[in-house]
Amino acid sequence: MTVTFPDGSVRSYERGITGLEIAESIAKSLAKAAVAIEVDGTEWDLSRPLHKDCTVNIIKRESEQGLALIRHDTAHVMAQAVQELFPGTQVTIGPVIENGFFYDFGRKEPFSTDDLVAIEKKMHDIIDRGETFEREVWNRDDAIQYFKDKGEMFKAEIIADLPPQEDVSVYKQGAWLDLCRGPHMPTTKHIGHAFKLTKVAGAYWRGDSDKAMLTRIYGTAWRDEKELEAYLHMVEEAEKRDHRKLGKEMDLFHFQEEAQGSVFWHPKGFTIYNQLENYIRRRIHARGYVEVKTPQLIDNKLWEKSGHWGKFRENMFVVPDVVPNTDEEGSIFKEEPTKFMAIKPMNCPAHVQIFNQGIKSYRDLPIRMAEMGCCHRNEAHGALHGLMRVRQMTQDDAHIFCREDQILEEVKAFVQLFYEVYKDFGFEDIHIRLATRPEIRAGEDAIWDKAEQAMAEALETLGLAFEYSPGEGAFYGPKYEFHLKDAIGRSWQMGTCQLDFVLPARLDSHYIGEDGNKHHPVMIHRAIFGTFERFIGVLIESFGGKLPMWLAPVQCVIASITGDANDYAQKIYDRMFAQGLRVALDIRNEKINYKVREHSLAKVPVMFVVGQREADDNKVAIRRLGGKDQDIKSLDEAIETFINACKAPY
RNA sequence: GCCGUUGUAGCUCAGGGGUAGAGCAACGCAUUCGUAAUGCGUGGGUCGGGAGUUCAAAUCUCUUCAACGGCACCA
Repeated sequence: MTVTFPDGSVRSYERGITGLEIAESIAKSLAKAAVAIEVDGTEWDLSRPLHKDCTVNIIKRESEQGLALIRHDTAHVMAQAVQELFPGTQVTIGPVIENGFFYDFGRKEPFSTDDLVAIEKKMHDIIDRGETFEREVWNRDDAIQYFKDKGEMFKAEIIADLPPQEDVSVYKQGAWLDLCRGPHMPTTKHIGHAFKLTKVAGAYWRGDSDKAMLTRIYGTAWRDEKELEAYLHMVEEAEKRDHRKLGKEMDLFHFQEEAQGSVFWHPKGFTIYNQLENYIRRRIHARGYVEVKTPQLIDNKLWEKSGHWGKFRENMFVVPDVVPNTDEEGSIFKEEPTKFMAIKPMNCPAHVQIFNQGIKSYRDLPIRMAEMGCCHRNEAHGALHGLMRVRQMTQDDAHIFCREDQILEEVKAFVQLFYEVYKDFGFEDIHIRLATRPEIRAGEDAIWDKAEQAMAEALETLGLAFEYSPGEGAFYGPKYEFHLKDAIGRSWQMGTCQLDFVLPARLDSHYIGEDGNKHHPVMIHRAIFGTFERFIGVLIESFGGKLPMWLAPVQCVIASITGDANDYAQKIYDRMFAQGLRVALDIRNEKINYKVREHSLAKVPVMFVVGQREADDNKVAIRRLGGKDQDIKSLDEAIETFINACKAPY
C-alpha cells in the first residue's frame, strides 16, 4: 500500500500499519511529536490501522490542529474529572471553541466556582495517570442501551440522532468512556498541564430555551505554560479596555436602575456622540441622502399593517391611549384601554409614510431617506449589555426607495460608503455575512434569485470577502451583516444592508413607471454605524479610550506650572475656546506632575504646559498623551498645528 | 426570559450577629512647585429595596430589583 506525504513523497507500507508506526518509520522525533494523523483530509487516531492507499499528514502537538486536539482532550478529561467527583452528573457535549473548550453537564445542583478548583485538581491527576485513549466502534442500539442504563439520557439522545451511515465510536480513557467522533491524542499525558477552568454558566440543552438548562464549564488550554500565561494576560489587558469601565472612568455616560438599558449620556460622552452624528451627516449628504424626522409614538394600526405587530410584538413597548387614573386608589387607567400605540422599534414604516405623500415617478428614484432615528426595543433583561445592547438606541438609519434595476448600483454605493466610513475609524477587521432566504419568506423565488445574486455580485466586484448565512435573511429579503469584535473578542453586528420587497407592498407604496403603470418600489434598509450606542462602545474599546483628536471630548488641557503663569494660560484658553476647540484650563494650585498624571489618566490627547518661561517668550510646551518628550513652540504655531490635528477625516 | 455570581462612602474595595472601615476623590489650611500622585486636617453611609428569624441583622433566611458571566433572543 502506498502512502503519500504532504511534500509529495511516497512510501509503501504493509496494510494495517498505524499512524504512529508511519511516524516512527520517518523519525523518532516525529513519532514523539505526533499526536494524530490526517488521512485523506480526515483526522484519525495514531493507533488506528490504515488499510488502503492514502495521503497523510502527521499532526504534531505544536501545530494548530494539535492545539485543537489538546483542547478537545482537555474537555474529555474535564468530563471524566466531573463524573469522578460528582457521580450522577450526566455528560452531553464538549466542543473546542476559540481559545479553549467547554463541556455541558446535566445536573440538579449547578457547579460553583469552588468546585472548579477541585475539578482542575482532579484533571491534573487524570493527566498524570497517562490514561490511554482507546477507540471502539459500537453497535448503535447497544450504545444507546448502554448510555440509557447508565442514566445518560442526553448521550443516548445524541446517538439516536447520529446520521445512520456514521459509526458510533466510543473512546475509553482508563475506566471512563465517552461517545466521541474523535480523534484523540494517544494518552492523557499528551495534554500537558497548561489549562485553566475559567467560568461556569448555564446553557440550554441543544440550544433550545424550551429544553433543559445544563451547567456549562468553560476552560482554556494551551501547548505550554507560557502560552497560557500570555493568553490570561491578554484577557486581563482586554478587560481594562471594557467600554463600561472606561465610560465610568472617563465620565462619558452611565446607566441606572430606573431606566435600565437606556443611556444617560454625560457631557463628555455626548460630545463624542455629536461629533459622530455631524460626521455621518456630512458623509451621507454628500452621497445624495435627504434627512427626515418621524414620530416616536405611532398607532398600532400602522404596526399591524407593516407586519411588526405580528412579527416583532414581543420586542415592542406598547402604550395604551387612555387617560391615566388621577385617583391614588384603583387601577392605573380610568377605563380598560381599547386603543394602543407603540413606541417605534424601527423607522421603516414611518419613512414609507413620507414616501407615500404625493405621487412618485420612476424619475424620482432612488430616494435615499435618512433619519437619526431613536428607537426603543423591549429587549430581554439578560440580553442587555452596556452600550452594546440597549433598549433605547439611535440608528444612523436610512431607507433607499429604488427600482429593481437600481438595486445593484445602490447596494454597491452603500458598501463603498460603508468602507470609507469604517476606514476613517481604523476598523479593518470587518466580518461580512450575506444572509439568504429563510424558509418562511415573502416574495417570488425569481425575485430572491435576483436579489441574492445582486448582493453577492456587489461584494465580489468590490473585492470583499464574505460568508453566507444560509436561511438567516429577513422574511422580506436578503441582507448583509457587518460585524466587528469588542475588546474581549465578542462579535457584534454593526452596520446592515437589507433588501425589502415586502414592506412597500404592505404599506401601499407606488411609483409610476416608464410604462405608465403603478409599481412597488424596492426598499433598502441600511445603517452604517448601526446604532450610535453600539458604535461608540466598540469605538471606545478599540481605542482603549484614547480617542482620535477629532473625537476626544477634551482635546487639549492648558495647564499652568505655577500661579505666575495663570494669566497666560487663561489667555491661551480663551483664544482656543473662541476658535471652537474643546479645551480645558487647569490653573489649580497643584504640582505639574499631579496635573499631567490626572489628564493623562483622563486620556486627554494633548496638554499645553506653560510656566514663567513660556509666558515670557509667548510659547507653549506641548505634551502628547503617553509621550515622554515635550515640544516647545510659539503659541501661534502650536495652535495652528493643533487645529490641523483636530480636523475630522471628512 | 433561563442558570450562576455580585450589590458596603462619589470611585475601587475590606469587614461578616453586638458603636460602619481603608485608599483615592471632595472640602479646608499650608505649599508656588518644570512634565504620570506635596503635606496636614475635616466632612461623608437606611451596607440595593422589602419582609422574616433574633434581646440585637450590613452579617442568617425568604423575596424582589439591578449589574456581571454565559445561554436563549437580536425582523
